[in-house]
Amino acid sequence: MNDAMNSTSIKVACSNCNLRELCMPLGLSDSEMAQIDDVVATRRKVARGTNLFSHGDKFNALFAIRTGFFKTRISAEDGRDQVTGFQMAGEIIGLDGIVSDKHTCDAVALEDAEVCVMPFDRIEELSREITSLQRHVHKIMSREIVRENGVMMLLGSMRAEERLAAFLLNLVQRLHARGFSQSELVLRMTREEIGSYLGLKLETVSRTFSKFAEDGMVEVKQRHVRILNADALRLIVNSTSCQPL
Amino acid sequence: MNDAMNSTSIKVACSNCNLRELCMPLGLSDSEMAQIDDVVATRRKVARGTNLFSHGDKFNALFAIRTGFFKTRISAEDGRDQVTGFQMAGEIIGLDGIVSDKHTCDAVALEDAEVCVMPFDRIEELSREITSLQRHVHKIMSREIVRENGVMMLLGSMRAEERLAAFLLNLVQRLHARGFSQSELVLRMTREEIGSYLGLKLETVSRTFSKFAEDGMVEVKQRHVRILNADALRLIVNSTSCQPL
DNA sequence: CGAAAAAGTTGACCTGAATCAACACAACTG
DNA sequence: CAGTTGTGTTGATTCAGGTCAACTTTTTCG
Repeated sequence: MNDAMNSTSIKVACSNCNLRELCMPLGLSDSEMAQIDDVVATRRKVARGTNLFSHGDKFNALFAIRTGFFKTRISAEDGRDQVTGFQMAGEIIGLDGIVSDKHTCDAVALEDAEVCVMPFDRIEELSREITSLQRHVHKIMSREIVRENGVMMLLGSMRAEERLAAFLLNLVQRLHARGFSQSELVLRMTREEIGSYLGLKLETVSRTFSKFAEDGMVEVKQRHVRILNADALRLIVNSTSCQPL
Repeated sequence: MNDAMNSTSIKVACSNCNLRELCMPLGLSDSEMAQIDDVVATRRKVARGTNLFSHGDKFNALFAIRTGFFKTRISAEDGRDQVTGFQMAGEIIGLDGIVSDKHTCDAVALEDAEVCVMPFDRIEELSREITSLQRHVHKIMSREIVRENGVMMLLGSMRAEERLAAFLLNLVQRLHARGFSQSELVLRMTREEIGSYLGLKLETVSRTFSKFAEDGMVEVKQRHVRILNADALRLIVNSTSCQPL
């Protein structure tokens, strides 16, 4: 058996990929589609626990996640690190590398994964010709900026319960957009990783899960989470505590 | 006298702007430069305390700051808001609007300011022709993503002193790149705005300034700050507390 | 399969920053 | 220029979340 999970390269096409509407612009002509198939030249498998790219690596390509689940993280000199996001099928990672031609974070597979490798100069080349692709690339980057704005809000001005509620709602929402349940999810990350993302300690994450379960809002069995009362979670997120009358 | 500070439009050119190397790519030919002059069609004055754009506004253009100082902030439904950044001359704002064609944050002038208005479809058009401009736009967006990653680290895993030290060092570094002093700066924002950005309350910001002053690292007179020991601040940021031996 | 390691939970206690409150000072304004 | 408002400082107290510790459950791997 072949257990070399890394760097396996397979020639593939976007045109018949069921994630196309997540990665790529809509309404392309056949010839444009063919050109784009050409950009997404290869796929690459990434074994659980290994890095798709690491801090300091030369930036060459963006990656579209086909299957699997990633975290991105940055590390300070003193060893502390911060999870900056969790990414799932159809999402694009690697944008951090463009500015300085080197990646500034690590992308770690939280389960065996497969990504489409999109060499960035090919993307730039093609987006000079296909207007909708150009616009699409800009939107993907802008979306990431807006997402991070939201995380800043979360980290800067929410309390532990609000953070975890927002996190859960965001996860199911994204999973639901991919055809999964609106109310049930399997966490692919540890309590510690959730905590790092949310600016909390793992004990606090665990305790907050327990509190939500006690209050009947969720059912938590290890990494299996069932959301029993999404409205209650939403209420926690955007109207915690005392509003005037 | 004319005190209508908003929407004043003046025809101008990048080609003889002293901030060019901050906003624009280097090494353009004369004809490319002329085309870019054409993109940056107008300038707009923004009076202190007013918004360059607001949450919900239609997105049309990016703005290059010529003079003045801005903050960007997002607001939750319940009124809480979060400062997501402070921007100074040579920096570009408005990137948040690309993804959904509407701005998702407010950009507020903290002092009378002037910006160059760069209609985004003109930018896209021209960056299909001028490769270095295309690359430049991508870098600006990537740089913003990386900056926000840093803020996430700050908010997610640093203590109050580390946050304020990092903030001060970042500010002087950017000011220094613009020809100002390496050690002296005037804060254009209130303690509350600093606190919002750093995920702290204004009292904590004030106390931490006082502590830094007591320790002889800075001299603080209102909004005038003089950095007396930058190394000490750096030490606080990236090796706070106990490292082994 | 069974031992060891990793992940998760829960309790007791502590602490850094928030909160509440009083006051000082600067900057506008009529 | 006196009064008001916005901004900043400092002290006393509280509390959310961190820390430390004990323990359970699950996963990994020889």
